[in-house]
Amino acid sequence: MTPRGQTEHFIPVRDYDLAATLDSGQAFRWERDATGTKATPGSTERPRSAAGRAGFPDLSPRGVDTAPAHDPRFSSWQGILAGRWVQLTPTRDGILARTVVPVEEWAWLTHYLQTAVDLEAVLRSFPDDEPMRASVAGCRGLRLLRQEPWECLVSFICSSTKQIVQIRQIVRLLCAKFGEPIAGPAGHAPGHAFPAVTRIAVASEAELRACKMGFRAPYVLAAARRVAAGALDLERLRTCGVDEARAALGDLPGVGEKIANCVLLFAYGCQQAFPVDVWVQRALRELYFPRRRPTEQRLRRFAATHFGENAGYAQQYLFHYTRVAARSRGGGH
DNA sequence: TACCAGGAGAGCG
DNA sequence: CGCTCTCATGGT
Repeated sequence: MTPRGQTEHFIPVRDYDLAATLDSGQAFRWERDATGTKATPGSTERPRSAAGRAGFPDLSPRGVDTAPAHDPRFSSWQGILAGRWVQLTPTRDGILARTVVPVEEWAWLTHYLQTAVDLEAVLRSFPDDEPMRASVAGCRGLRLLRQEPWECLVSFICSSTKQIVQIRQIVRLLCAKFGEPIAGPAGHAPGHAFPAVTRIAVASEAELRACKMGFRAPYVLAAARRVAAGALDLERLRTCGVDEARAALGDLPGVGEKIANCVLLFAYGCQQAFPVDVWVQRALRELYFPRRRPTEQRLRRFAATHFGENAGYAQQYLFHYTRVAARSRGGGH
């Protein structure tokens, strides 16, 4: 007889900033829990099951809550992963996961969150210079996720010349229109899985444009058709070697060097992939070449040799650090 | 209003 | 290689 499965699972992990990780522009589907549900840092014990406003049990025992009110680091997140509705709540010693449907094994989640990665070892591999020291100090606990290649590919095809809020909107519309419905918590509207390749492959360009992705629609359609037809095997790219995977991704219309690197890094775990977007470019210029005017290619050459075996991780720290700094300085973003 | 957004592709010299 | 233009759409 198999175990019944649980709707709760505690993942022990230190130095994991869930908010920074889920909201740093690598994945676009996570929503901060609107209830303001907070875990009690310093307690990992199971809370009683008073119903939270999102339909999940409320994690914060009222009156014993030591977390600063509305501290974004302690808020819960919900999303849909591997066809399951899941809520994640940070605690002092790890991450508490809750699902709606009982689950027997949780590798799908721990693999996605990459909680087994030795973050200290990654940080030690960074170059010992002032920009990296500042970025690491400013982004304690920032991690890289390991996403599904198809979702990652489509998301980043839609990312070109779009702000993160807009990418999120495009992906949300895409899922609502083409994704399989997923049961949510009681009293909550059902969510949607990320659309299957086969579903997008039979969509029309006009339907995709209705998701506000504009000129990216034919790119998404071409990717879906190529994968559905078997001309591109996203699973095989997991094991075929970086250069071949990079070439296969770059062969898709709408996928250049930057987006290919995003998919290599965020989905295939190629830690040396180093996506250079406008933010990273800005960071490299300001932090490493303050009063010169290096060309973009010069910057990419520098990046390729300077950041070491975990260059992709370093890139995410630079990206998040400069983005947060810009956000606190000049209003928006 | 003008400018910009986690770019890419095509045309041109 | 480097430059420029276009693509679609929303936010500041």
